[in-house]
Amino acid sequence: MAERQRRKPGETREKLMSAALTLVGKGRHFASLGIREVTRQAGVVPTSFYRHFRNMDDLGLQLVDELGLVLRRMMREAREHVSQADKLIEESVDIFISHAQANRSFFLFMAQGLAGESRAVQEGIRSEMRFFASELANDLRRLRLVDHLSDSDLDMTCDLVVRSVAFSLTDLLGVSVGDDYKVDQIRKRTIRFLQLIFVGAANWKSVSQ
Amino acid sequence: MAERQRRKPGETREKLMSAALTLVGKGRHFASLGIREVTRQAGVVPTSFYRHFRNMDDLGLQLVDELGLVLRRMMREAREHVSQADKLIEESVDIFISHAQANRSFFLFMAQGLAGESRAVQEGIRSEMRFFASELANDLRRLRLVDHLSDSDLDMTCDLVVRSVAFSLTDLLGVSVGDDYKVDQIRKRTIRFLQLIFVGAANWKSVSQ
DNA sequence: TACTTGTGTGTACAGTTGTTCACTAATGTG
DNA sequence: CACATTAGTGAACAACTGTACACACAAGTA
Repeated sequence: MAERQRRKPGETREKLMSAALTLVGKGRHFASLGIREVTRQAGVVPTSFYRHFRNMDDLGLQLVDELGLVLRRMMREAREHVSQADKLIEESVDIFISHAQANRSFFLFMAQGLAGESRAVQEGIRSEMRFFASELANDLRRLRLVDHLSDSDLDMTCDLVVRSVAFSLTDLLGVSVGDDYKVDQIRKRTIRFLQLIFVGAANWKSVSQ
Repeated sequence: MAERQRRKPGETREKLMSAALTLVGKGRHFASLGIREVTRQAGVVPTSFYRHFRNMDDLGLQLVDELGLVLRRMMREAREHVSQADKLIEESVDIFISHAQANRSFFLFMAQGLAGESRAVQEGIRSEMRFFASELANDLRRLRLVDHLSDSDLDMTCDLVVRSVAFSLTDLLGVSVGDDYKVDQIRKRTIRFLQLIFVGAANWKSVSQ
């Protein structure tokens, strides 16, 4: 068949993965997707699925890997944009929001996976978040913004930051893409959360045990 | 049929709802449950489902209502146990953890619903969390622990507290019930999160605009 | 060249799904 | 009492599900 020769190897795999993401982007929950549904969306025969994945959980795991790439890209951009320390929070939140909007389905998948059906996917996403938090801790150390904090306290702070942002994510994904007013509300709220956390971190030792 | 006369009216409705919760408790995601599956688990014929719910989303919405009751019960107990202000965080977290364990399936359902398939369920859970946060704000006001905060800043603080606890919830639900060590880790971490937030709140005005 | 491997296709099948329908018994109301 | 309403049952059905199998072609390797 003429169509087949044109196809590069591995193309179907990506079609299947992005088909799943598309369905998630349309409001479906990943846990409720079926193999046939995904292959249909991908424009591929059901049997093809098994050439690349053993089941839907497997596909989910491979999506987590790609999610890692998306997060790393976001992190790199945030690092490049760090101009003054006093605008650090605002700028980072802005970058986060723009990435979340640009990769809406990916982040939807992430939010779903946190309480998802597959324990492995759940653990994968959690591990991505831990990595993100530890990178954040490194950056803050390097910028010498948190010299008074112990490693363990810094880890905790960054963990809380990442969790708060992740939760804002679910807010953000709930609003329709064009609703700039609500997006700005979420943006401001997230910034305030982070400011509050960092005020807490700045005054931490004085109170803790 | 002899069995039927013994049944009180409305019993099937509750059997269906707790059947769905049971399946969620077994690791299934609510979004992936089917009507037949739930009725099978409930020991009821599939047609009975339609006597009480129009579809699975409807059942989910009614579960959210019951979830509200669970949360209110938890809140009441927390209020009754408030002894000294300095142990307030620890005690509240303990009560939260014990309720989360006692109503595991309910809280699993809540964690799933936050990024779930049904927009209505999502909004319902979010609204329960807002209510929880506003009650917390009231309590803190009444205890005169946050006199220096504006209403809006207090709201934000309580919102952040509730979110952090909700996120800890997903940690907690991930560990097996008997793993006391991990539970205690989560407990300590959650307490530190809240302490950090309240340190931030206590020093808030000095930094914010 | 011949052969293996990887990837895609079509057909097939048994099991499951949501939903409709007609039937029956218990409960509430006059 | 008669009668309407509610809550349960079982059989049926078309649509869809995951998965197995045999086959076809392209690319790589000897």
